[in-house]
Amino acid sequence: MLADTIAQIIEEMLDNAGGALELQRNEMATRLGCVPSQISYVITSRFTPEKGYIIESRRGGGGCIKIVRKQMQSDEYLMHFFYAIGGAISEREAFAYLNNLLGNELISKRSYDIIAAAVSNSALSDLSIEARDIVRAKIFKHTILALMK
Amino acid sequence: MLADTIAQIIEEMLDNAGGALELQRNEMATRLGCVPSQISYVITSRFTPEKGYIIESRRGGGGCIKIVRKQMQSDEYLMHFFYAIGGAISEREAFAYLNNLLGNELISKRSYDIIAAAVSNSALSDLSIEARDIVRAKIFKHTILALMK
DNA sequence: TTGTTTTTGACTTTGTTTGACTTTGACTTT
DNA sequence: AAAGTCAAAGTCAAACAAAGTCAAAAACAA
Repeated sequence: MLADTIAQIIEEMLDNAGGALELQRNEMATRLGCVPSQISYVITSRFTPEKGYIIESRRGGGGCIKIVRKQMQSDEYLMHFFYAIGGAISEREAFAYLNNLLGNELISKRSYDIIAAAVSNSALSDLSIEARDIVRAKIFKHTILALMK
Repeated sequence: MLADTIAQIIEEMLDNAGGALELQRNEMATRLGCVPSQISYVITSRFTPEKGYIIESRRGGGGCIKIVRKQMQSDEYLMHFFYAIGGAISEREAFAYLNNLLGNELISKRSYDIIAAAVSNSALSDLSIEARDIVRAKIFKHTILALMK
């Protein structure tokens, strides 16, 4: 399957590049003889933050897509939280997790304050209660991945 | 890419000049082998007030462009951002602000990473495009307040 | 079958480069 | 002083170069 092949190629490129690389979508697409959006598809379906990748990109002339692999060996505790969060989380639970992280000295007070602010009900007050917990979970997960950077 | 190269050259010139400099557009353009309006483009796209630069210029014979890197007191600066964010903000704008904060050493790379993760489109992908910018603004503001704690 | 994943391509948005034309200011000439 | 000249910088839009989005169609898995 094309998508898997491309994913594999990107993995190899990441290996050779030591875990971080910049690629040009159009260039790669012509090289592999596929349509450019196929590259986008592979990246959004296989190289997600959930799977430990960080993606950045730039459009326009000289644009590119940057892929960074986060290897998690020393971050198992954080990964544990990451998975524990699930698809939705209440403010109370989130704060409990945060306190745990702080208590175990896995994050600084400053990081704690920032994340607490970002996932607070107050910051998410424009959303309905149910939406809040879902968005909160996603934000929380993303910040935890950022901690592992 | 030309624009990035020129921006980098100007940054270096600013470093060497201690944060403020005057350059001649035409002179610089011929020196770098580009069209003069390219210099204008770089300045208007990269050295914006939002990113912490002040631009002045004089036309006519002996005219020039003056670029100044400005720095403020941290809380004042943070408050400035706080108000500048408004009720909605795009991911691109938010990252521009963050880069400014990082560039001026008002936040650490770690804080940067956390906030960037929290306000990224990726973290807010469950929301509609319009909702995203609104929620992002609120989260961003809350994290900025946390920074001032 | 039915639901999910993959493939494709048309269309959109963002960013860059270039050049023609305009405006402004300093200096020179009348 | 007024007018003219020339050397800047400013403006703007067209052409070009990416990446993003979305939905239809195809392929696949249960």
